[in-house]
This record gives sequence, C-alpha cells and structure tokens, in this order.
Amino acid sequence: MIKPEVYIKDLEKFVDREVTIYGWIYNIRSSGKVRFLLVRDGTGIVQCVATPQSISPGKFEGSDKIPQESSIIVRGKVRKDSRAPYCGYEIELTDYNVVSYVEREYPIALKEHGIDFLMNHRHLWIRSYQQSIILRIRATIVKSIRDFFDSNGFILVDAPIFTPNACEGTSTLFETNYFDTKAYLTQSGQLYMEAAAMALGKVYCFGPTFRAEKSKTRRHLTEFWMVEPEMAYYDLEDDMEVAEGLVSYIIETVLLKHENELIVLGRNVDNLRKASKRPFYRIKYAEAVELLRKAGHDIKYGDDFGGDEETTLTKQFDKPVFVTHYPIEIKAFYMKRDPNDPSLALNMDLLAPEGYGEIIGGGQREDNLQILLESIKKHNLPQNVFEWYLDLRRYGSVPHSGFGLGVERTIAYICGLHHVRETIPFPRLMDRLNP
RNA sequence: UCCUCGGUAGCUCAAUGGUGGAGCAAGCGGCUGUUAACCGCAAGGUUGCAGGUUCGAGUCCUGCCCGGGGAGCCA
Repeated sequence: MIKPEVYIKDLEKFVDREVTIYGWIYNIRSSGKVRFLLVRDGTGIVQCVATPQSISPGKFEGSDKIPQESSIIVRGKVRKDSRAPYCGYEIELTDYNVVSYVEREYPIALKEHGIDFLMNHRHLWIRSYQQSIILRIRATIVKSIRDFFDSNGFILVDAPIFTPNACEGTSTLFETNYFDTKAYLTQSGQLYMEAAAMALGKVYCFGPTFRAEKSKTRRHLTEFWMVEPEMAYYDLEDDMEVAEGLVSYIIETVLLKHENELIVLGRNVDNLRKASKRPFYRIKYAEAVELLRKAGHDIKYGDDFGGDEETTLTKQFDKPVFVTHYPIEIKAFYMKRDPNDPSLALNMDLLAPEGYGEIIGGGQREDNLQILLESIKKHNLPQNVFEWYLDLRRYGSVPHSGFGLGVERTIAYICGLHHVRETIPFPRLMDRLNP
C-alpha cells in the first residue's frame, strides 16, 4: 500500500506535525541557500522550504534541479506562514524522493500561452492551477444538481444515447452504424423523460448529448452535458419554480464550497451572490423584443434571439431572467399553446446575467392528442416514428412540464469564463477531436 | 458555410521590400524568504506548405493547410 494519508487541502489540521505529501513539482524558486519547492497533489499547491539546516547535504544539493512536473514525495513539518502562496501553509522540508524525473522539457510553462497550444496540450493543461479549480467546481456543480433532484422527490431515469430516428433531419445529428441500420447520438432525452414522468411522477436524466451543428461560438460544444427534469401535473409556473430552485441551489452550493477559488478565477462573487436570490425575473417574449429594440437591436416580433441579443438582454439584469411565451411558430412541435393566446407557447428560457445568456430551455408540453397530431403535421414530421410518444397522450394524458439545463454553460457563467471549452475536461468542438 | 485576423526560436511576440530580434522556458553560474522571483553567461531559425513578382521576399501576389475572433446554424 502506498496511498497518501494527508492531502494539501487538509494541511490546516496538521500544523506542527510531520506529513508526507505525494505529488508533482509545480515550480521551484531558489534564493541560494533557501529553496522553495511548490508541490501540487491534485487538491492544492503547497510551498516546501528547503535549507541546509532542514535537510541532508546530499538532498539539499539536488533540490533545485528537479524539473517541472516531476513526480515527488516530500516530507516535513507543517507551519502556517503568511508568506506561503496558494494555501497559506508551508512545509519545512526534511526529506524527499523523486518518483520520476521529467526528462523532456514540460511544454506548459507558468507563462502565457495561446489557446491553440493549450488545447493541443489539454491532457497536461488540466494540471494547471486555474484549470484544476474549474474541474473541481464542475464536480461540485454536478453533485449539487444530483443532490437537488434526489432530495426533492425526483427519480433518476437514464435516457438512451443511441436513438433510432432523425426527427428533424439529420444535419445536426451524429450518425453511426448500428448493425445493418443507422442510429443517431442523442440530442435530448426529453421525449423519454416524458414517458418516464407518466410512470414515476417526477424524473430527471443527466448525461451527455451530441449536436453536429457547425457552430463556432463561445457557447457551443458538439458534446455537452445536460440535465433534463420532467414533472407530471406541473404547469409552466411550477416548471419555473423548479428551475429557479435548481439554479439558485447550484450557485449557493458553489459559493459555500469554492468562494476563494472563484476569486482566484477572477469571478465577482458579489454579483453571483446577488444572482442566487430568488425570485428570478420573469418577462414575456414580447417585452424582451421591446427591450432589445430600445437597446438598438434590429429585431422584429417573431424573430428568435441570437447570441448578440441574449448578451444585450442579460446585461440589463442582475439576476437570471426567464423569458416566456414565445411565438408558437419558432418553437418545437411538443410545446403547449397558451390557452389565452394560441399564437404563444407556454415555454420558458432562463438567461444567465452578465451577458451569459441561455442556460435553460423548457416549458409545458402539449398534452392533447389532436393538437399534437396537427403540430407534428405542421412541422413536417413523420407521424410513425412518434407513435410511442403519442401513446403517452392516449393512455392517461396529464399536463406536464420540464426543461433542460446546459451544464457547461452553467459552469461558464458561475466561474466567469468566456468560453465553454474550459468547463469540460476534454472539449469536443467542430474542429477539435483531440486529445 | 460565410466574414475577418493570424501562422517567425520550445512558448509569447517584434522586425519601412534591403544583415531575422527580445522576453520567458530549457543549459551553465550567482544569491538564506522566494511569490509567473531576480542577476549574469552561453545557446537557440528550412519565417505553415507550394508557386509567382522582384536585383533582393518574413514582408507583395495566387493557391492550399492550420488556428483565433465573429456570423449564420442551434427541440
């Protein structure tokens, strides 16, 4: 057994005690007879101080010749020191063993690099301080999403990744061979969640989705993670309450566990704290169009919002804002019509503030068989592939609602990142499949 | 797919059509509290690829390849 017993994140509990840390060399600074070895172990970075008094002459001699990212086991006494970077504690080095010397120059220096270079070295880039913080926050966000649903009576239902039919043309679907036929990678688990909600009441799925869109923007990936709850006997208002509760809970959880790390990332945590307070804003599509026109956008009623419009819109709010009641024509076939104005859909998008834009899309689903049949016809969709979906309206149809939350966009917003490519360990983009 | 900017040392970037440089990293040396440490020495090049114009091309032109930013697309 070699497994570590103490990790850097827990050093505060070991002040004045001798510890062994298993990690890698992050950087070394030397001032002649005082040497500072920055060691990271995956939970943080600690400064180890070596002097001729603290360590044997032979070990001291080699202590400033260990290349960056060499793996190393260090031993020494923990002390609090205001001069210690990163964690505020340092280790007085009494011994160390290099597990593996790096023999080629480590490509990623603690300096500026271009995004192409970094993306080509993503497998190493994730070792860097900021990237490791983002991945830890991602893990917290994923857990907070699961906790929220699990503790609010939702049942986890896994949706399939292979799907049989191209509902709306194949241009945005990844096609794959499936024995002697074709299958497509899922774009959404929603229709399956509707079936599950009729079986289990409140359900959610959480997994990767795939879109073959040739989009080159800061908010698109070809492979991204989505959480999709679906609730029986929930209307649009109930749906927004769930969405609001979820997003608020995610932000509060991240603030609780990672406030200092958010500050390292340069995130304005006061803005975030303000944004987590319910209720969020609610405006109708028609009002949003008015706001945009006042802000100088050339948009007319009936147009969908582009990235620019979303950015302008959300810069005007200090909390997330629901935009509801879009024209039914620009929305998907399963959206329920507003009984008060059949030209509108009972749908909602949730836009994150500070220019981030859409993180949630959802709404109430059409539960009337006849209207749904007409809608499928109007959208030029083949009815036969939706027969199983139509069964949900034939056998005990009820009002129901749901939404999808894009995990990477949520992470980008909470961490204050410009581009979603840094929110996922190994991003898949239109022009990038490696590493 | 379109628009736009770019591709020069391992990395980040300079270089009026006229001898391709700097900082950092890597190498060597110095420094007893460094914070992307600092100081000194030495080293580092088929200027993305192929053609063209020119006495002369990193620089201008054409094509291709690769990337950034944006647009469109986007249940």
